[in-house]
Amino acid sequence: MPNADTVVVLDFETTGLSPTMGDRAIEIGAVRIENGEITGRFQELMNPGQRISGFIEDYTGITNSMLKHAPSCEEVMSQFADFISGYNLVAHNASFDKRFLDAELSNISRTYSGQFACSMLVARRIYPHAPDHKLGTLVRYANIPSDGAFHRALYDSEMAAKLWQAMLRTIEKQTVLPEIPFKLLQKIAKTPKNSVRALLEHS
DNA sequence: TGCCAGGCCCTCTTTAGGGCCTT
Repeated sequence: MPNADTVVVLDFETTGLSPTMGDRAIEIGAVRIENGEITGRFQELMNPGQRISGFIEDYTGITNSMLKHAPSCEEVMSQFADFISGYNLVAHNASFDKRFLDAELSNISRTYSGQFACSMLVARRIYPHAPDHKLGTLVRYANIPSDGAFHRALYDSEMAAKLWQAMLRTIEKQTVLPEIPFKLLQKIAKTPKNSVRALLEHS
């Protein structure tokens, strides 16, 4: 059985910001972290059945010609549903990725059992003095080595995973807990900024 | 780099508005 505190850190590239406005996923990237080690990776382009805008081509480097012969969203998301089965999930600004995960899995009548935690909400509390809380800024702020090639799904999920692990190490120094439970991370994300220290001291 | 949406957060708030973050 998977450990409840094993997580899959995931990132979608999409045609836009809102599945309710007709936007679709075009790439999914994810890494599985078990006992602090990356033990699995997933990356696939997928054909959304619509042309992507010039803005998205420029933003991601993913072109219409790259997607032309990619497998369908349905095929890729079916494999991805298997990859995340039984694991809790992490994403940077998780509400965005959760909307696309829910929409794409709903299209193929699949579900998932894991819960989401958001690395951006945790970072706002653990790194309150960062210049901002964009993924790229936080990676630099936490001194995580990076070649700067953001906005591809696997790369961003790897960077978010390293940020997640860096925040876990920071939190560990502020508690007496030998390991930081996933539920505590979810709780940190929902705790008012000025109450986080007290929460950790009493955990 | 922007627009589109939505959830969270802050404040000159709660009968609200606007910034952040994701593509």
